[in-house]
Amino acid sequence: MVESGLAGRRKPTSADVARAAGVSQSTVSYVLTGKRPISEETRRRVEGAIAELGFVPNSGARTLAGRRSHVIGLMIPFRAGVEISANLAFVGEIAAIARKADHDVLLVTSDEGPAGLSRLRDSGMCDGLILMDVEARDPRVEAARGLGVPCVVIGVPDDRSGLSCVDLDFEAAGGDAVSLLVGRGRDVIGLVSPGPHGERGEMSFTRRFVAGAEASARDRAELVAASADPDFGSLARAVDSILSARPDCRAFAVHMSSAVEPVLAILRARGLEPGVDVDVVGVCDEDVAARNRTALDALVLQPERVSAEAMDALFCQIDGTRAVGTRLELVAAPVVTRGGAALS
Amino acid sequence: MVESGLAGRRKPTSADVARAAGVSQSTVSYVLTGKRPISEETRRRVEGAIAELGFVPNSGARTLAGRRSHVIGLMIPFRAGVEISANLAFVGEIAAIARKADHDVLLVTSDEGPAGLSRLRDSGMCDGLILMDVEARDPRVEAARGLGVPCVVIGVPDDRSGLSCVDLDFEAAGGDAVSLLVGRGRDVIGLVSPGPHGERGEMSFTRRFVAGAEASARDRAELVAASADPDFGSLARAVDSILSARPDCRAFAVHMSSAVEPVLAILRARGLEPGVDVDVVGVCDEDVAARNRTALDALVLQPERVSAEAMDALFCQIDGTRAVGTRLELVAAPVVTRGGAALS
DNA sequence: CTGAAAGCGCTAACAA
DNA sequence: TTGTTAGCGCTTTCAG
Repeated sequence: MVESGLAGRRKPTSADVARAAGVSQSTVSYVLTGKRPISEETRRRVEGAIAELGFVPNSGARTLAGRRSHVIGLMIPFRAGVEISANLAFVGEIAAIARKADHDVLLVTSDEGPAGLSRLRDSGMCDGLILMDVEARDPRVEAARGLGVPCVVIGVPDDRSGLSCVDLDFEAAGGDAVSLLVGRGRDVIGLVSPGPHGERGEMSFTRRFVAGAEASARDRAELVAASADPDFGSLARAVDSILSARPDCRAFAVHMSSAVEPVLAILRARGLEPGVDVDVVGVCDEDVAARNRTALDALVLQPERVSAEAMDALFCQIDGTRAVGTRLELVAAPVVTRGGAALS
Repeated sequence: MVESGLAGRRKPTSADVARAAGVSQSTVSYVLTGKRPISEETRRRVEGAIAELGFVPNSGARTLAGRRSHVIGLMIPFRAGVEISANLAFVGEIAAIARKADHDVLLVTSDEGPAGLSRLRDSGMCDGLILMDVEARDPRVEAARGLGVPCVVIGVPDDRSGLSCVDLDFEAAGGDAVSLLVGRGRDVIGLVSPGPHGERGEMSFTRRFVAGAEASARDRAELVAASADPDFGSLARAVDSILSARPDCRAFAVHMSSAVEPVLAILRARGLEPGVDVDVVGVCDEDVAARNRTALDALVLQPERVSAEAMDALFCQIDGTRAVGTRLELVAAPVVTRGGAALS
């Protein structure tokens, strides 16, 4: 650890470590990788020398010789409209998990498109890829299929064949939201969800949420749906359109973290106190749920769990534990009711 | 480009390209790097072969031999409370700029701390570092100083010595906000800004915004400040505390993109129509400013410009165009008034 | 203007 | 349990 003696010292290499420890250079490598048994005594000496010299293996050399970069490529659409900020939670967790497994994360924007994916593959920069925020019909998905490299997709594209997909289970969430409101005695339910965003096909998660809600509502409740952008004006219009279609609507399911608090405010402004006059269930992250506990039931989104599943699936592919193949993993959103207790 | 013939083909190397083009392997390298003159004829042949074979240089080898990774390390605090989502705009732009300069971006979380910085340096994974979202007193800053590697910080720490810092000019924004409201005939101004977030010292940008506002208000207006978290309840309390301190307050400066629309809604709920009864100036991003043009004056934050400045500074350090040294670059937020015209 | 050849610092056979 | 050695695919002198 100590930066000893002489000035202008170059970075120590594994050869320096070997010399200091009085072993061969390959032994140093084996101590590092653990790919063959090392005597306790030798290991101690090597590890001592490593600490002594502050040795950090050179990543380029490791990659070149080992044909493994220990890097995960993460492709994110920065342009996309709604809920990009929701992506941050995924990203942070992915980075954390990667580090725990001695990997790093390389960031690429979706602007690079399919070509970006091939570039990453061919340059040998990444051992595997995660595509975030994949929509119903996504050009990146075409490229990902048969890219011939470990790859996991976050989101549910229409055609998942040959792909490993992970996402939050919005369909179940839609069902749970309706059940919760029906359970509170409501039979007219307003649905506020993110508007379709054009370019990349309808937002798959909106469609799934609505489908789940509809299936669950059948025979039990009437659904009035409206979609909105996450700004106040758009949300107000959505709420108003629901209330004008069914003025007796006293139950709302709001699908979008950033929309929940505005909708609560909008309802109050219409003279409807959430938790008293109207029942509101938010499909949102923990923070939003927590600070509105008295007004809100919630289906708590846990993006960290999605990240964990995705990384797990990816690592399985990388070290061949599991073959690549069509695969779908959906992470449920636990129900938290106004009392604060989890129901599910 | 075409994946020709034989099955099980390994990735083409520069040697394959050389063979196909009938030149030496070093010539291929020189065509790629442009580090020495190449005859038109030779260049054509080599580039043809590259396209033909779909050759992509192996990044590990390039890094090892060239002692340049062509990767920029980006350290982000994912835990941080407020306005993390604001970071996304910076990140997307950084990634885009990096690509244009044939670089990639490696993501690390601030959880790795100072040790993470040394790791990146010693592993040779990055040619330079950008630390995002740096606060007044930030442990990463200590480590960054004298890391001996090109490094740029986004944010303004208390002690900037030896550091290259870039940020939005919140101090000027505070001043401009006050001037704008004074110009609209107001002399009591409510300031709503992000609350201090404890751990890492007061949020430097809040302090700077308030300082700028105070300097600008001197003799011209009275300031009533309140800080808030970005949720509706906290913002409502902040607005109410201002209104109860000065019930005649009819001017508000709101510093935080995610707070602007809630504050507009809160004011309306208090019977004060923004743009009519009260003047509101938001320090916010373009989207928020645009969709509230009729109710709001705005100081439009341009994180992309900060990213551009930061990358520029970093590349200067990397290729030695500019020495490392204390340096501060502040990016102004242009004024957009209700008419839609930029004043600044 | 171009080629030949020596590494960059590691991993992983192969050999003991 | 350890050492020896041959590369990994580039960049970059040094020669021509």
